[in-house]
Amino acid sequence: MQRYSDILRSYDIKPSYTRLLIYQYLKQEKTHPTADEIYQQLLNEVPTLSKTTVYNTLHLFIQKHLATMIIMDENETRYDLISNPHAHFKCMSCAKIYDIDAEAPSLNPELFKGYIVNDAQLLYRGICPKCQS
Amino acid sequence: MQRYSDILRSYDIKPSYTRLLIYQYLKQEKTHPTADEIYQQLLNEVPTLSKTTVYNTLHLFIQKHLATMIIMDENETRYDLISNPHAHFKCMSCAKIYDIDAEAPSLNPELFKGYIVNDAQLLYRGICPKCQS
DNA sequence: TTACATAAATGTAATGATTACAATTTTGAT
DNA sequence: ATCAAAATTGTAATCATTACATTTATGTAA
Repeated sequence: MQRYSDILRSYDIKPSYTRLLIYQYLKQEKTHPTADEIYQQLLNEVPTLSKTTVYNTLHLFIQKHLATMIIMDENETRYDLISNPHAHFKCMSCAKIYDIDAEAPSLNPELFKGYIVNDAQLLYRGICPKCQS
Repeated sequence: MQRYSDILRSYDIKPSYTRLLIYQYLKQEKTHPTADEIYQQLLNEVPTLSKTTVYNTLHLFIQKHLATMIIMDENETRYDLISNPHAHFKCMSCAKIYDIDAEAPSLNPELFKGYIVNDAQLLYRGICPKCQS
């Protein structure tokens, strides 16, 4: 847990108990949870937790470039810690989001002449192996 | 307009007046409008237009593979006619979405072993040239 | 033309994720 | 122990989208 505190501090985020929990949850969960899923889970450990706090914390993480939003479908905003660049694959059958080890291409600079690019996302949709049986 | 009717029919969509208007608007507008923007615009021509009809029509277009959703930010679902594959760039200052003439890469098939890929989107965020002055 | 079945369009109310905001609690420095 | 700033909480509001029941338009057969 000491380690997580240091990570948060290195992103200029004061490591409160709630923030550590949310960070930890994002770190260990590979499912790219929604705000509500995070809230429901942590409610077990912190019965006084407020959903507003979850949103506040996620927005803080994003503002400090520790996390990012993945928006693949309407009313399904998901959150992901920023790590190695990777693509996302959403299964349209089971709704799970899988990480794919690939990176959005740095396009021909000619195409982006004059643009400042801050963020790139590569999204795929289809059917995952598990749902094909 | 005859031409547009034929296009709709070729996608197995009966070309009603409203559907033609919405198709025409998507065709001529390069801004990837939201459902509400479409509704507000067409209200001038069809004062009895219902927002539900706009949603119904857009969903029909998507189901028939004539249009696609672009979901770049929360509560900002936008619609685009399916045409040549291209990437989207969203300016975080003026919120406009620009088309970029690039295509999501067909990744190493090894990475997608077992997955069925139906759709790919390539999204960029940043600041557009106009907003840099 | 009329009757009638089907498809299209409409209007209202409900849903549900997110945010605004004011109040309360916690934290940390003095 | 005091007190200001930061963090958290709870409630109510917002707003895009959808559900659903009703109305209107369309097209075909008699």
